Amino acid sequence: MHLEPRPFLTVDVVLLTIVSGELQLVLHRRKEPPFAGRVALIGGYVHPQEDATAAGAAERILREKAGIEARILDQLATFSGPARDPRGWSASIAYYALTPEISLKAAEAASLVLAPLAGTAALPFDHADIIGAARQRWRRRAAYSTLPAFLLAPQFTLSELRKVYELVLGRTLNDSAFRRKIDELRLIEPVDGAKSRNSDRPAQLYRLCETGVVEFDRTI
Amino acid sequence: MHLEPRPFLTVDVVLLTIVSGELQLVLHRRKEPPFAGRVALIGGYVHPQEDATAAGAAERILREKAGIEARILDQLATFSGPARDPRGWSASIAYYALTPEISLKAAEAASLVLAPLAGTAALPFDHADIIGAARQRWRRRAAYSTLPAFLLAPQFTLSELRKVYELVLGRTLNDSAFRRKIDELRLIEPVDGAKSRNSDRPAQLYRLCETGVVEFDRTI
DNA sequence: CGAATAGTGTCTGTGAGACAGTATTCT
DNA sequence: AGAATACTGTCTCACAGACACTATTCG
Repeated sequence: MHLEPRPFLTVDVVLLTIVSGELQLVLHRRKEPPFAGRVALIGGYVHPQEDATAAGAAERILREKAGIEARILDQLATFSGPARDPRGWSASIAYYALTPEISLKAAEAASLVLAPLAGTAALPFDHADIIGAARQRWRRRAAYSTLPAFLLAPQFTLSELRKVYELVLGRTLNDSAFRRKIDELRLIEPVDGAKSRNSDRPAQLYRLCETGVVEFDRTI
Repeated sequence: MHLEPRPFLTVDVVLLTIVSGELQLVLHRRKEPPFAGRVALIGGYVHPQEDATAAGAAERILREKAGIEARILDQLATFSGPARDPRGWSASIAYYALTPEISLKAAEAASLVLAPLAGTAALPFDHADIIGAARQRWRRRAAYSTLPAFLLAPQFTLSELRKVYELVLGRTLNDSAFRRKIDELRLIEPVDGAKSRNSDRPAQLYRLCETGVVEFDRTI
């Protein structure tokens, strides 16, 4: 019954970060065929001997190929079929990952390439589809969870938090309503005595109450 | 580089239906090892020669093992690892599927077994985890989409629709608020001249405006 | 007739947008 | 001083729950 060749199994990571106030995808330039030299999602084979799960493989590959430990790594969906990879029938388990701003020179050293999330660059495999799915999932989930906060450093001001939500949701939010909702949802707590001095006037720093993503019922 | 054995790839389907007013999982009794004779999710190998995608494999397996064409078949998540299946390192792409009430005798003929979704029967593999994930996803998505309607026949009354939402959400809904919201969202349209006579008083029959699932912003 | 379900109208509380207005610090 | 950002208070509208009320059909 199992004479047919098994499909091969990979993982691909849609890694997002913020660079100079814009949502950016972190891609990398492939070193090996197929599509050597092309820019693509960070991805690779699942190694059964080495990886405890597919998520473990994604973590390993992020570390090996980008030198990054993402703050969030969640499964998105699995893409499969005979045509998506020239090597044959394959399945790729796609993840999305979030990391706070990374240094540009570290990125270049690791052959990483930044691209605006909104852009539709020509990518190999079905990576454009994967990114499209990530964008959709990401936008919807961002509206009712603390996901966007993981694009910030662990301590942040309310303005920074609002701006990252605005960026992700693609619309402006009412400042006072935002403060009110965040307050009522009890998602964040002030860091005693810590003030940010990055803007005109010092602002209270906050941190998330929970270390993981929290989903809530209302929308932000 | 590829001397390691490839993981093997399966699909598993969490098939839901309604039987006598209760949400029921449709499981089946396995005929082959591992776990022959045990009740488990409907699932099987992806056949690269035969299946265009993993979703196609899930459709085929639903047809072959349950004789069912589901009205909804959506990907849930992929479960992987060395221990979830005694045959070795595996990945299973899990789907959830919805079908309106099925006849009990057809179910028995196909070795199908019904089990309440809420129950926690001892299942082989990691099928309990998969069902848990399905229940969670399903509940959340049901609150802001037309998903529950696909547990009904194509034509249904407003009461039936409300009751299926109540079943899925696990709480009662206010009848008048429900009518108002459904009306404003323009999700369904009346079927001219069609009246259901299943209850004390004839009721207007409706159908979905869209053939697929529609997601909306507000919650039901 | 009485029970049961279908369907409508209205009151009310709450959440969220809009926006004015105050406070604090920087240049 | 003036600009810019942080933060607060209030008004108002819209949505959702509650509930009363009418309508229609069945036993």
